[in-house]
Amino acid sequence: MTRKQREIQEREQQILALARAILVREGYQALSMDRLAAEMEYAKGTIYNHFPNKEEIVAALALKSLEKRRKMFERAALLAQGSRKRMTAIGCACDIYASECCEHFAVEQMLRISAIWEKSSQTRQKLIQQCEFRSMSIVAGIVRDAQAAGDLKLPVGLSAEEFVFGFWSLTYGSHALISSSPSLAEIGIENPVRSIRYHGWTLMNGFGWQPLETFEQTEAWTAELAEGIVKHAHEDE
Amino acid sequence: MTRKQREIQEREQQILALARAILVREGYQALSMDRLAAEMEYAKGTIYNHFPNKEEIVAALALKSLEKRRKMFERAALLAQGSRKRMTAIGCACDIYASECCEHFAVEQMLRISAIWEKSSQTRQKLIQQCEFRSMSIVAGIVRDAQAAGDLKLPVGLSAEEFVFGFWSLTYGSHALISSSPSLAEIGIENPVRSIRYHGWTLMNGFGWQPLETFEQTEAWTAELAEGIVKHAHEDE
DNA sequence: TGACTTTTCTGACGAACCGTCAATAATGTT
DNA sequence: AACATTATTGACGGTTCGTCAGAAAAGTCA
Repeated sequence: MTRKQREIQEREQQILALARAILVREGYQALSMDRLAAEMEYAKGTIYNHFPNKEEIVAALALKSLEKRRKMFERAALLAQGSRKRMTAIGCACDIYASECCEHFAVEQMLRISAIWEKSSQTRQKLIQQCEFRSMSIVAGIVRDAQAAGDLKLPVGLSAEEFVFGFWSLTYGSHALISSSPSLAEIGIENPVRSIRYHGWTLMNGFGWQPLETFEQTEAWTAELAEGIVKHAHEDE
Repeated sequence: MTRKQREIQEREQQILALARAILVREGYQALSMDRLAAEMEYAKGTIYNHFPNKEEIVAALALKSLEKRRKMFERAALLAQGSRKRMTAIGCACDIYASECCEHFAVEQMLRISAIWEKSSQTRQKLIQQCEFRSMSIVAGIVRDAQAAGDLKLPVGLSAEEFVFGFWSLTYGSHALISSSPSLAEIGIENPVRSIRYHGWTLMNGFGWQPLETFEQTEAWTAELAEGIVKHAHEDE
């Protein structure tokens, strides 16, 4: 009873690992159930016993990716002290996630294509929304702490979550553009990641988030922090 | 000679119009060459005479969409006076583009999926890059004017284009998240568009872009401006 | 006009993929 | 060992893609 079940769970992970490898190396269209079955040396029906369709596989991978990022958020928030530094650390984690764990970011983006999201199961959709909610809570929590500590005063009519949404958009938007716009350099954007860090820093200044620091100071300790985040990110899988 | 050629060109536009309608109503997977042929009442081969594959159709539509936005940028820049207001007007145009012309924004996003971009023809890719470059030039031009007029001082090491990239990321990111995240409201983001306008305004303040205005003032004249942009946007097609 | 070349159009075709399901094999139970 | 349950298989029908030889239409010229 239990051995067989363990075998099946084991195989499920193998399928996901193989699927992720194919997705990263050759893209979404290269992922087919026939191929998955062939490379796993199982019949197609067996794969369908695990996942009702291709989209569900991508959704499962995306959920794992989102969870990885959530963990990175938790780590980042722990590694830094002071509300503003903790917020900066979150941004740093996002940068690392998108570059160092780019296979995760890529899968996460696939989920944003309506076709995949809509065909995935409702239970998976719920889990994904919960994971997003928890990530948001981590960051919104930092903002609330900042308010409580007197480091930041939110304008009236802007919730902590809406405040976070700005930084989320800035960061997500930049990574999406970087990964999908083939020639940013050609249109004059030499160092997109650094530029966005500068914008994030400026945006915090705009909101008067204390304590103020020069951008150079911020960059200096961010570099150290990044090492810590990267280490954690790679070791837990 | 010429009549037949005109007929063919005419038909190409009909194909694109039909394709866009299907894409908007039923999404990317619903668009098939067989269906296109059937609804056009032509054989499939004829459709393939116009476009070598499905991706090329989407790319053609995306190019049209990008050009529409470029025109909106030009209009927006004309309708406002003063560098900061002109920049704000561009942001306003983006909002209108993503909401009012959401079918265009949706197609533009499809292009960002690697599969489509890679299968589209090189000539089309070049055209798209040119169009993006011209859009960027419009906005970077506003930034340079602002510098020349003394309204804005860019930090050293940040080019005008990299400066624009921040606003681009903020705006694009928010619209992408809004259109793909099913339940922003559930995670505490009631009014995402207004939030991002606030962030954009704050970011400009952070860079010290003159003349300063309260957010309420900005919102007031932006509402008027929006009407003008919407009018233009809808009338030229 | 009629015989011709050239261009455009057609739809049957092979290949790839999806998801199903009756039949078969493996495993568990008594 | 006989039976029940669960897991696995791969052939199948259906859909889409992109091709291409041959049919139809348009253009050319005596």
